[in-house]
Amino acid sequence: MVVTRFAPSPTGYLHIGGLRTALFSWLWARKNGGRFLLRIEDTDLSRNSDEALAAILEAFDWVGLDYDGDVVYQSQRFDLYKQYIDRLLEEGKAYKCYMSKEELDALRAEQMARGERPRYDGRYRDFTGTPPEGVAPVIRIKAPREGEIVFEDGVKGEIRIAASEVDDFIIARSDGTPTYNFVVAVDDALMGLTDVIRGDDHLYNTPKQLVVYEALGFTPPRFYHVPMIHNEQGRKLSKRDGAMDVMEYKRQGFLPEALLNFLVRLGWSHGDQEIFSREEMLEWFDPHDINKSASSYNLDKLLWLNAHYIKNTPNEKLAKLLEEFGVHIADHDRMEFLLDATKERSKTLVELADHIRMILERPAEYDPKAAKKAFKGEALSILRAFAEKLESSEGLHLPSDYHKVMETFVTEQEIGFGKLGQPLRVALLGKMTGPGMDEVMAILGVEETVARIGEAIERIGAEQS
RNA sequence: GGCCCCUUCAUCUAGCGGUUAGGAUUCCAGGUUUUCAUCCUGGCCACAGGAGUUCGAGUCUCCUAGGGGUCACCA
Repeated sequence: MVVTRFAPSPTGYLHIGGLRTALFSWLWARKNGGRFLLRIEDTDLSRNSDEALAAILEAFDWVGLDYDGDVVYQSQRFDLYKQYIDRLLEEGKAYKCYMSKEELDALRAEQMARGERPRYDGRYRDFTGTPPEGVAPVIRIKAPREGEIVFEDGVKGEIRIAASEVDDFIIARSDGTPTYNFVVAVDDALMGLTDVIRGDDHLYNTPKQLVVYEALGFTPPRFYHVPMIHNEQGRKLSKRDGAMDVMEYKRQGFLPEALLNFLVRLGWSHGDQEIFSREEMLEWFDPHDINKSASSYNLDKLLWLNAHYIKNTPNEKLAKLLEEFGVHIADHDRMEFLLDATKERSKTLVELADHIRMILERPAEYDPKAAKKAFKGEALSILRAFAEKLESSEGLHLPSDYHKVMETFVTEQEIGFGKLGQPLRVALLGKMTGPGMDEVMAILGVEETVARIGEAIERIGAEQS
């Protein structure tokens, strides 16, 4: 049985670094038919935010990561933690420390001044005297004083930390509330975690948590410390370059499958494969294959993946997704033509929506350069003749029908395709680029096509004569 | 600063002692297209540096440099 978890603190939204470790954990649990748990690390009551929690759950829902059982809130388990703290106190594995914050600060300053590493000096470790008046004690756990703490990390290999690096850290604040490293270890053990996959900024917490496991007699899980994601300059990810709310990717028109595919390939690979369906991720993912080094966020690759997934998403589904971007074409009788004509030239749903609007709405203006170039010489008479040709044709429906009309027209007129295509493009779309004319006409229909040609002749022709 | 981790094209990566160091994104060129995009073909581009070990090192060891993480009554 494999049990993994994602354990965010509700102090901010979910960003892609967190989403990636969540994905890795989810994949590993699901791949093995195990359980994936969600736990909220909200022991610091003053920093919690309901909005942050809601945002995290919303992001999970969007990308389709499901978790087993109820969400566990550490803030609701204080009684439980207290039992374990009391037990450690009774067994002499933890002790009350009456050092005030001021004293601690002073000690730290002193140590720093001597060029030493700030470290609690253990002065109350074996204290038996009368405690000072008026000081609410914190509770510290007894960490080993010599030797080293060794563990096998599934990603980094063997990690050895000298015991001198781990001091008797605080497991309960003076107000009685437990602290992070203590509750993480207790919960991971109690929740039956077998594999902890987390960011490698937690690497240094692991020896501390192992101290708790040891003191409580719990069996530690396997640890996998996943390297960070850096920005495109190789520095720490900030909001500017991708550390934004995962939901922001949705708003910017990314597909969850693209984002997940992008993230799974950051620090992990399977041979030369770039495109992974969810099934393939489940098939091949293994945390032991995660790279040791940090990787950089690369927007170009994400966009490429997104374009790929847009191209390969069924039109019906795209039409549904486009609702959120102000484009309502689910009931449009030419919905298929519309998306066939636009999905291959869109990197995001935002772009796709723009492209669709550009076809559906009459050109508000004609690009001056394009108009000048396309509407010269006999362009006007060609367009007029083509409009007539369209009106006299029967049974035009498919893009291929329109293509045939164009073909016979240019043959009859003995002109090149461009002589018709360029002015037609400007007349229908107002610019020189875009989908094929046959596709656009199939979407617009004869009536609208002829109307746009007429309008363009009127407006551009008038300007030029 | 102490401790820990990391280091293959600009970027994501393959490589697990013997390869013309492979793929993908970006970029460039050509083809396809009435245009743009897609797509196809091709090209540019890397083992951080230095010592070892070895017949042979991107692969193993050490050193240097660079980057990152961490040193809370935050998580």
